[in-house]
Amino acid sequence: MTDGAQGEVEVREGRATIVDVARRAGVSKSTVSLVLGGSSLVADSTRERVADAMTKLGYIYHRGAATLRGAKSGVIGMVINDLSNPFYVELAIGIEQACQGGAYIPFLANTAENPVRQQQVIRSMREHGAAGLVLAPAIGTSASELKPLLAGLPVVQVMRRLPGLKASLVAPQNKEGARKATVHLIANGHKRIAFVGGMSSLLVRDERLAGYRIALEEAGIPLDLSLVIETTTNYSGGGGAAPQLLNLPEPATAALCFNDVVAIGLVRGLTEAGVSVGADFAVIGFDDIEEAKHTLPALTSVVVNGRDLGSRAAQLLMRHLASGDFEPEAVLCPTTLAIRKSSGAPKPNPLGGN
Amino acid sequence: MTDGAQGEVEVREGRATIVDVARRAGVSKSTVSLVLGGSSLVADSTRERVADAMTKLGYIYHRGAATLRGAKSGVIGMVINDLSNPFYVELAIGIEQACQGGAYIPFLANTAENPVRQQQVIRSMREHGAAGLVLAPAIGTSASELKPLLAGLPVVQVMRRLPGLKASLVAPQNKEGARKATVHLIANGHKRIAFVGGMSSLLVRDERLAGYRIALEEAGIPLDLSLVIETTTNYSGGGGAAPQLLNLPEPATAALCFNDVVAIGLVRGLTEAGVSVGADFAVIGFDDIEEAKHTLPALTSVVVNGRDLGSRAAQLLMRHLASGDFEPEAVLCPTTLAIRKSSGAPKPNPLGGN
DNA sequence: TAGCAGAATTGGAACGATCCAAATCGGACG
DNA sequence: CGTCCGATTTGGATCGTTCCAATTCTGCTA
Repeated sequence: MTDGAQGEVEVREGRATIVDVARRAGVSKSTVSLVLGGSSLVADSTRERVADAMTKLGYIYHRGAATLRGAKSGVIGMVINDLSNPFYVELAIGIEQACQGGAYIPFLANTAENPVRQQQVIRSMREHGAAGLVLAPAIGTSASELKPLLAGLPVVQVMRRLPGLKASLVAPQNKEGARKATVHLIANGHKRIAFVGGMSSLLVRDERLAGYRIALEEAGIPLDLSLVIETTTNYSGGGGAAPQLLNLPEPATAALCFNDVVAIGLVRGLTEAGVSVGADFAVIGFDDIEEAKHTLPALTSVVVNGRDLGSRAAQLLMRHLASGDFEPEAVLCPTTLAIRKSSGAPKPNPLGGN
Repeated sequence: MTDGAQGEVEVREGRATIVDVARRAGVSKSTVSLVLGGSSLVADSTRERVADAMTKLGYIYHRGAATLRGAKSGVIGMVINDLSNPFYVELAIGIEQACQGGAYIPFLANTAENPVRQQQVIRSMREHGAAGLVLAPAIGTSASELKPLLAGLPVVQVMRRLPGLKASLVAPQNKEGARKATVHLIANGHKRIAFVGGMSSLLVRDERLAGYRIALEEAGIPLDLSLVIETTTNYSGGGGAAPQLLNLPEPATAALCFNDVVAIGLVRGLTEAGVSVGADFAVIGFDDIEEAKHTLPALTSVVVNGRDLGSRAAQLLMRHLASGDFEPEAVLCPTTLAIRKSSGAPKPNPLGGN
């Protein structure tokens, strides 16, 4: 009378195991294991009986036990530096999309630009047997602190590169993108062009800044360091830069921003100061996040396409995993310029001096 | 001569195990296990020797093996319906923050409003031994399809409630929030107030819509269904609604939107149609995402505080985990109204009609 | 110096899966 | 009717950890 097994789904004590399923289906655990593996060896009738027992018992596969015997976990980790930046969200979504239908499920962890948390998170992912990592490193990460943690694991870095780390990289052509944007501003008649946002510790900023400098140089415009402003990489960083740009002895008339979030902040700051962006002042962002198309005025931006970048990174990682060849590879994606209202030409100087 | 062990970090074949560490430190695997568990039983000198061996070998804990013996995985899963909506990103960040320093590390998975993917993702998290789940269900999820997957697992739903699922809930007071917002519009003199965005299948929309209706009713304004517009829940949904609102025989002068993203899209649509939002037309959003403060004009919005919500959800889950008591609990968070420029009063009617 | 208590350490025996070699089954064939 | 063969099925042994009971150490006391 203890075992009136005939009801619907019955969840016994704790988790049902492969052995419980086997008992219920009247086969051995080995057979159940074969069914789980989708083997063609088992007879259809048996397979059915086993599948039945599994749903009846609410069986859940125990991957931990499986990895113990060498099975792969089917998980890849996405370790992302800053999810409050929409661009990195796009990136994460791109990674996920590339994993759709594939053999891997991606788990995401946000490090919030905190290297300590990054360590924790990577460690935890390894402990759970992640097969590989897509890593957008936090600011201030050093390759040496990550090396022991990453030993033997295939890793693809996105956006940011850690010098000294032997791992693949997927990144946009930052320098060329910044150059194109600056050229556009110059072509629109601007001479006092600022570069706003980012911290000097960011390699990516160096690259974008380099493109900016090259464009100025090509146009014969001398670099004025008072036009290069470091800020935090968020809305308020951009907002704070507005007065600085306007209060210069010779004020700026245009700005290339480190990214879109900074640019949007700057647009707001300028507008509040009474400057009409797109008419009196040109602003260009970087990344072209979804939001850029919906601001007022719509934001001109260097198109990086985070989804595409993420997707490529995931594909590269899966290629590494499939081939077992972890030899680093670098993919640099070309950028384009999406020209919208925010980068309009400056008003012709009413005094006539060009 | 085979084993010249004296170098730096040496990574032998595959993953180092507890036994390798034990051998290297000259102790038994049991002792290493004790060290891992932070037991006070082992002598300090031994602990040190073991720790040393671990770093030297690049040892990585194998959680799979541990959970096999009943240890908890230390992971909680965040299953989020739509990361391309900044509000849910805020929510996720709030969950993460609550886990900081705690015993759990959160892993995030985005279901992109796809119930099938949601199943996969939840299954995968269970297979990996997630201790609990924070779940923001995808549109179209039915409780019955999730029930067997969730059996025995503590779950906290956020934002959306699945009728019939026995699980805790953390959500904002949608009805009251929408009511307050609508009252504000009415107080500013509006009579033709629209409700824009969301699909009728969303319970949350029903709640917000209910608040809107109550406010109208209280003010004696008859409900006009041509002012209630369903859209996709993204920027373009809001944009598309603009002409519909303006082309009515008796056009709307204000709109409460289902969420901020829709509202921002609507503002853009209205502006492009030549309407001055904040002067000729009032728009209120819902959620108060970071971006709302930085749009032009700044967006009036019902403050939901996603971080707080996420944080509460995580705390509730951890309380469930700590106590072992999974009895469902509902937390409804009050909302406030952040009044900004977008909801200015309508211009007095030049024709003098009230 | 034997005995003893407490501190520190240590051998299994699990846990739930996989996988290999071996066993069983069911016809078909000579 | 005995064999053989392909198709199925099945016992271990094993993976890396935890945990319990048992053992060894180390001083110290009587």
